[in-house]
Amino acid sequence: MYLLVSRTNNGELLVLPLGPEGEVSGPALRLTSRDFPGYVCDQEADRPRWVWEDTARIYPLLLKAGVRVHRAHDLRLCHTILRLSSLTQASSLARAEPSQWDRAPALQPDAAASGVTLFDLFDGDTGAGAEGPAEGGTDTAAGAGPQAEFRRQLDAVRASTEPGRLRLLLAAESAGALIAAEMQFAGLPWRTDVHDALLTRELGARVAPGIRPERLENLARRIRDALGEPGLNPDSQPDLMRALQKAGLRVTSTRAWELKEFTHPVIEPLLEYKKLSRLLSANGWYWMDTWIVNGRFHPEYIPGGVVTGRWATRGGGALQLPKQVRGAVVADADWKLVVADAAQLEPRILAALSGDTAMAQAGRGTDLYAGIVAGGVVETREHAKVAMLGAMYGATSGESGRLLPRLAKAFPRALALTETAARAGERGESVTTRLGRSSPRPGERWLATQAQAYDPGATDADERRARSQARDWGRFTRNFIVQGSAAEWALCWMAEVRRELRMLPPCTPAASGSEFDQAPHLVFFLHDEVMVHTPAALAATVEGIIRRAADTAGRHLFADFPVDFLLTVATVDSYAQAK
DNA sequence: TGTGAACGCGCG
DNA sequence: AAAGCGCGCGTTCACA
Repeated sequence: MYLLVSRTNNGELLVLPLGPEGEVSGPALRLTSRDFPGYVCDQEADRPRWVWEDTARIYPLLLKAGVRVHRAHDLRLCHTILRLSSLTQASSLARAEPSQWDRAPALQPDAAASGVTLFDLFDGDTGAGAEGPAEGGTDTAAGAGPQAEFRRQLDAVRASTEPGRLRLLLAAESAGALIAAEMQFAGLPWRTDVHDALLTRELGARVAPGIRPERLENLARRIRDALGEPGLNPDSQPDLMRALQKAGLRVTSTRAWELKEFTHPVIEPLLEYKKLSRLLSANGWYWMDTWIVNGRFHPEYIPGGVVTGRWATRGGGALQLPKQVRGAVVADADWKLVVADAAQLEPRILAALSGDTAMAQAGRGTDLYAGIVAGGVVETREHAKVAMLGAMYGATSGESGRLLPRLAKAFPRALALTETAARAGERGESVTTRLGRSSPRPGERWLATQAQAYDPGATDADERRARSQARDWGRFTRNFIVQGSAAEWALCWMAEVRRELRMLPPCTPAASGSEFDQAPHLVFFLHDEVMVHTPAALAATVEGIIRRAADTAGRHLFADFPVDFLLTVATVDSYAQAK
């Protein structure tokens, strides 16, 4: 059922079989790291759920040895969810003093550095079959070891008001951790020759670091000429700002969108310069040399890295790959990229969360924004979009603010949900996603500022500051509930895609090479978008899997509520060809 | 010489 | 066209 894995200080691995309630159900096993992958591979026949402290630290070992697992439970990620969830506030896990499980993980998934000890594994356990020290130790009587923690987590879920949702959330979060490790391992196919050609075309020939490529240098000269400032460094914002002012341009910043408002000979070359210098510094040759290894981009994904449950990444800016360079993401010969994105995901999530059947109806089988226009709510798709974003982000002014009342009239339930979430945040309360992830409470400073506004001696400035800060937090909680629930949908979607892909019959009779060189697999994830690298012959099958997975995810979160989750799917050779 | 804030811009 | 959510990262510059 469950196999609990932890590491010893000397790099060995301990495996403890556990039953449905986390109780010990068999003898413990000690394995060298060399024997571990083979053991895991054997056990996979029974589809156990592997329970371990941190997927990012253990799973890469298995992947290197060519072993993948089906199911896992990531204790660290699940602890974070249960600790904050409003659905488990009465549990001992949530009420305990902060422990090692609340500390941030070390930066690197370093194998030897953070092993738990034999003692950690058995500490606090009184179940049959356990051997090892039974008392003493550095932590509380409740037990700090992974088995004790796992039992607390199971207890917290069982006793919660929504155990089904939480179980789904923890499984999806853990599956996400597996996928993150697998995607980092497999890498995104990247053609450095294509990338280099693209850079050369845009910037000029490659030059040594610290020197401007030809096209950039030409633009810098044109900027200096247009401003009459021969010595100007266009990379220095203060200098640029001063020079623009001197030329009579009353700018308040050097942001591109503000510069666009002005008419002056410097504007055109300056905007071009900004675009190209950004390309050079963010995704230029230096980036390419640093991050592309053997034709693959291997960013480190961080599941749960964003408070809302979205993923973050570390290194290489993987979630910010500009459209400019996506042409370098190219499938291998005889392979394809299947790129799918969930169309208008967040509005659809909002419709389902709030049970707003009218809004769900607007998106039935069609672009949701187009559906809103068709329903006569607003005149154009752009208006529909800007109004929806305003509702979910908390816009108060501008075009978005003006359109909001019409949206509220057409979709009262959806808008009421976002308003309720915003009011809760303004009061300093937390809000909770569909599956049970709760927003953090505001910090000490926030509370102090609010308290100050209620002080009899409070000034107008105190009150203004408190009100403004309260609204800020309200916009955060307003968005949290939608963004967080959308992240849950996306995790379920991706987990389902992974599961189905693994059920495909192998295309070659095992043995030679890695699974990732032979079978379709996920290579990229971007909040509401997934990419699968697949042998060309299987591309149509993969498309079907991705589409079915979206429906499955929708049912997992919202059961029978009639909301569509439409996808845009493209089978392409290059990422640039997708949408 | 190292550190961090401010700025700006890429993505959803 | 530029308000309103969540991020990561590169550059410059002030300050320790």
